[in-house]
Amino acid sequence: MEDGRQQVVGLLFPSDFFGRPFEEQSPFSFEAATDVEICVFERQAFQSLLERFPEVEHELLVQVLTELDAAREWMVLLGCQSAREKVASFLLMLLRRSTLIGCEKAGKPDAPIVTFPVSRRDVALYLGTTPETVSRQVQWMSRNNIIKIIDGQTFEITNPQKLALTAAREEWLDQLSA
Amino acid sequence: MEDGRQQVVGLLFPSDFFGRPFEEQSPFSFEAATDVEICVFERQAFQSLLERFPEVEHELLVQVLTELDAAREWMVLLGCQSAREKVASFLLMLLRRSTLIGCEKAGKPDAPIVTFPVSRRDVALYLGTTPETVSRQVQWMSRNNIIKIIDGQTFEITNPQKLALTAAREEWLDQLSA
DNA sequence: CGAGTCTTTGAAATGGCTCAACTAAGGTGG
DNA sequence: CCACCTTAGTTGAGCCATTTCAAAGACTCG
Repeated sequence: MEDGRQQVVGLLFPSDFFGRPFEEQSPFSFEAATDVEICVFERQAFQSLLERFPEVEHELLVQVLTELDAAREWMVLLGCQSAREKVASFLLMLLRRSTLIGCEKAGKPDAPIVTFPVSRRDVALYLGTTPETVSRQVQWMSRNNIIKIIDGQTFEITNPQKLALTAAREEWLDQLSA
Repeated sequence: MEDGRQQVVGLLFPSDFFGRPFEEQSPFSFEAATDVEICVFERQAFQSLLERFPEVEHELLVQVLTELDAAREWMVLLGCQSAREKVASFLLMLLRRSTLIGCEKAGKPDAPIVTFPVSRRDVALYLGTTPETVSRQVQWMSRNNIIKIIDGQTFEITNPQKLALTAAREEWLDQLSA
């Protein structure tokens, strides 16, 4: 926003497309969180490519529809989840994403490990909260044996089931830990 | 959500398309807020229509891209705006939308009037807040001569500029009214 | 080894939610 | 046509989750 506040509206993983076809420029900015390899198309050329090959445009449409669904799911999270639920949901999303891509699965399939691809600050910006709150929630999950902190960026999900429940509602877990 | 909490992820206006092509069903539900006239396509038929007429699919793509931008804008609102800013932004969005469609403009172009198309509750659900809070913010804007409440559902925007500022940051207005 | 950045932790302040009461507006049936 | 009931909106007060502010570790990199 103009006043400096920020909101992350998406996370891109290898093979994802980004940009804004059919507009002069994207209303959002893009930031690399890691080293990246980008395949760039010149706008005009890309658009005429889409025109010439409807199958390609079709694929793009399908992907954009998926992204729209994801964005709306995220709106649900931003709009009605507590900080704890947000962090839990985020971990679950990372888990889903990374096993999908198959980056982590190679090691050990039964002790799922996820890594924050970006700084706490960016995670917080994505979740609509603050770095401090993210930190507190992560620590809480660690204390409650839901995750194990490997190195501050990396987490072993020791109890995926509990994590899933945390993402949905926290009340009963509060009692458990009391 | 499964536990009963709700989040409205979009508002549809006349001529808008909805549904989820290329999937069995939409992950979201749709609710009519007013009497509506709907044009329904049978899924299979619609999909083959898209296949046969790439120009139509192109139009759909353009619209979906626009919706994606809108959804992300809304994520910014949900993630980092205060309740007051949210309500102000919502009024502005309604204003933009309705003048675009030209429903209200007919009357008097210089005293813009907007109408909540849905109940306070639904507005709150859209903004990620509660009906009480929406009410309080609307009343506050009325007291501060930003809007004039016509009939609880309808508002005259007496000071669009102040409204725009309220949507962005409230601090300076607080001082003004103190 | 020091400078800078990121994360964690604590304590205090606060915005918005919850709960509850009150008012207004329909809608219904006697 | 008027009591009655129901639903929607407003208003107030107290409370609590999260933010804010501040400061102390941990890590990284010249």
